[in-house]
Amino acid sequence: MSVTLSQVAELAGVSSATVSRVLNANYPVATETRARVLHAVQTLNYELNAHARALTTASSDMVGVVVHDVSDPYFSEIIRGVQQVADEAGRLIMICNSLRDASRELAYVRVLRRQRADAVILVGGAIGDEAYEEKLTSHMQGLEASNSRLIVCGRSRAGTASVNAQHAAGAEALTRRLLDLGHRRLAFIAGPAHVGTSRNRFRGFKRALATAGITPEPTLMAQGDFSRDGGYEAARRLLRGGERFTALVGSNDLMAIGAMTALRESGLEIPGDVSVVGFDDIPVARDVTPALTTVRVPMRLMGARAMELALQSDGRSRAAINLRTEIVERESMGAPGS
Amino acid sequence: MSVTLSQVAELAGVSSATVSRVLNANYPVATETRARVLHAVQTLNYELNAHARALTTASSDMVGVVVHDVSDPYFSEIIRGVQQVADEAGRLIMICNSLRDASRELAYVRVLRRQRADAVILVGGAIGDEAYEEKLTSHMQGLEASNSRLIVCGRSRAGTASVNAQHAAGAEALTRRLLDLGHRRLAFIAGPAHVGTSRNRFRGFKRALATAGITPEPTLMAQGDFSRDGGYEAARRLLRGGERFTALVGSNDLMAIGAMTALRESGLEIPGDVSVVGFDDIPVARDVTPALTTVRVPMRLMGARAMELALQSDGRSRAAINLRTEIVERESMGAPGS
DNA sequence: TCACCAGTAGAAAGCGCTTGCTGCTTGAGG
DNA sequence: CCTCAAGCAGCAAGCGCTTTCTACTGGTGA
Repeated sequence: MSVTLSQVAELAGVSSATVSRVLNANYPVATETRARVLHAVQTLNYELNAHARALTTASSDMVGVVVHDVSDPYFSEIIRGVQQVADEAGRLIMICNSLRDASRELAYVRVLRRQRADAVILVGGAIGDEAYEEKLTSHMQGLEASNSRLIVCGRSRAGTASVNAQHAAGAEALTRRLLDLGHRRLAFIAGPAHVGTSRNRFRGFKRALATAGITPEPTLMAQGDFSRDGGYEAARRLLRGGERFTALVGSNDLMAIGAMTALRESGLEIPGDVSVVGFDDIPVARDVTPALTTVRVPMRLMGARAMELALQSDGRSRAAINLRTEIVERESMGAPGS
Repeated sequence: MSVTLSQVAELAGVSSATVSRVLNANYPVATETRARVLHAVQTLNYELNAHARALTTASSDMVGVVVHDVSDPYFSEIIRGVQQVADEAGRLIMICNSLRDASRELAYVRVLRRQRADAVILVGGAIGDEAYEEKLTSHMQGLEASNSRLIVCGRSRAGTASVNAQHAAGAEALTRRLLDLGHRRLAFIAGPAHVGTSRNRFRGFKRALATAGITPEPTLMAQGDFSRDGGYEAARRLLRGGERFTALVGSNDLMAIGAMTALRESGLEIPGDVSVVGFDDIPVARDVTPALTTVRVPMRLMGARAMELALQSDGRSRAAINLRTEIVERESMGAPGS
């Protein structure tokens, strides 16, 4: 159906080897011959077949990136970083959404193995149990056996090259900051329980409370799905619960922003009645009113670093890069009752 | 380097044809044989080579999606729609960022042709001149010659299957609404001049003014790059210009939101001093304060429709779907001086 | 004038799969 | 007991490229 190399060769009156050489520019071809070939390529509107090419060269110039959800700014920012480095290196990236489903994620990894991706980058917290981790290990070995590799980004994993940020430490520092301001009744909106990032941030929160000698109250804990609407609903549940709190910690910015809207709808002032803080520092965090205090995760940088690891041809490096997070104080946080 | 079919075959003591049949489950294979094969597959951690497969079957189960920028919510929402339909149909999607650069977009289309994508969906306004359109036409013909196809989404194009929204009409209706409220001095923040969507929205704005007998003043026009920061800077330029205006129309929500922050920093009240409206209705439009009045573009639906067109195997359909937009009134808009 | 080399082009052997066709076993029916 | 069909498995021919090796040409230096 498609035009093939040999059709081009025939039209140009040369062998297919010559056409291949013109197209790849890796072998001397006489100027006049080259011109004739290029003309034939034009005439037939020919385009190389990447599959046939990959079959002989055993490489695809493609890196697979599996994220939880491209429409979540956390991930789209990471993707930006990945892509920038990929572009510079002339690599294509193939982006897949797992929607936080472990089996879908594994399915995508399989497909990427089949496509002989030069590397696979798994972005976002781990989302499965031990069986899932085992399968991942098997895929990793399979990738490495074909001279490819697996990188994780936004999570850490034993024996796997990784780029991560300090989720627990960041949450702990931010919570401590709230405690220092005098807050004692802190609400928390956790992310999905099966997501590693979510658990780590919660851990940091609890650690700060423990250090301050405060026992986290179950009635002040809610859970969302890391989406804006999830945060909104979680906040409404907290409010309906009737418990008072002077600060609310969202385990990501998206949920914190949804929660702010819910609080405002209940007539609460931010930060006067309730301080609200988030996590990630997605771009829009500056634009909500009051601007959101949060923990900055260097998302683009994480993506860039992950891609750099993916491109390392030396192969077997198991670098575990851990990037610092940093508190960004904006107007949504204040002393209680201020 | 990788494990191959015949290695599996050898280990299982069968021919490679049999292994292929077990893996594709499209031909009767004795239960006992199948078990032996599957066991060998497990043992060797074998994964099919998609390239070799694509070479014989001449299809890739993959659809390419080229967007301007995944980190722009407009695009990531469209992608969500695309992916949902793709998932249901068992297709993989490969997402590429053109970053609004015509030559990069064309380069990605080429790569997708090489990969023998089942279809290529070009998302976002056109971003090039006639030479660009010509090249696109050539690619479209090339795709169709290989039984694939080109779909555009978020723009319209002669002779090409498309899914679009009413950019000009939406902008016109929204502007008319502002005029009806009594606004007479309207500022406008345009998007990049080389982006079709941007021009269309501007056209709608000017049409509404013209109908009301108002001449658009150049000093009230600014331009940004469709990003939040671009909107912020554009608004600052307008304010520095010293011209007064009671309403500001952003040609997308992201810029309108950036502009709101700039206005607020100048001590202006929204909508008291200035009404602000945007375009798209990205999810966060509800969460800024005041919530942003905007024109809702059915982004997910657009993506879904585009993918449906992509999957139509009958091929040569040139459907031009045009989806309605709708004004969503929120708190950022009011009568002047209210 | 001749041997040689630089510069080009072609022949052909795969790369790892799929699949049409052939062919071997069996068990059932005659 | 033979025939025949059903059920399985294997052979081998590609799919469209890349690349090694071979081969031809004309100029060059001896």
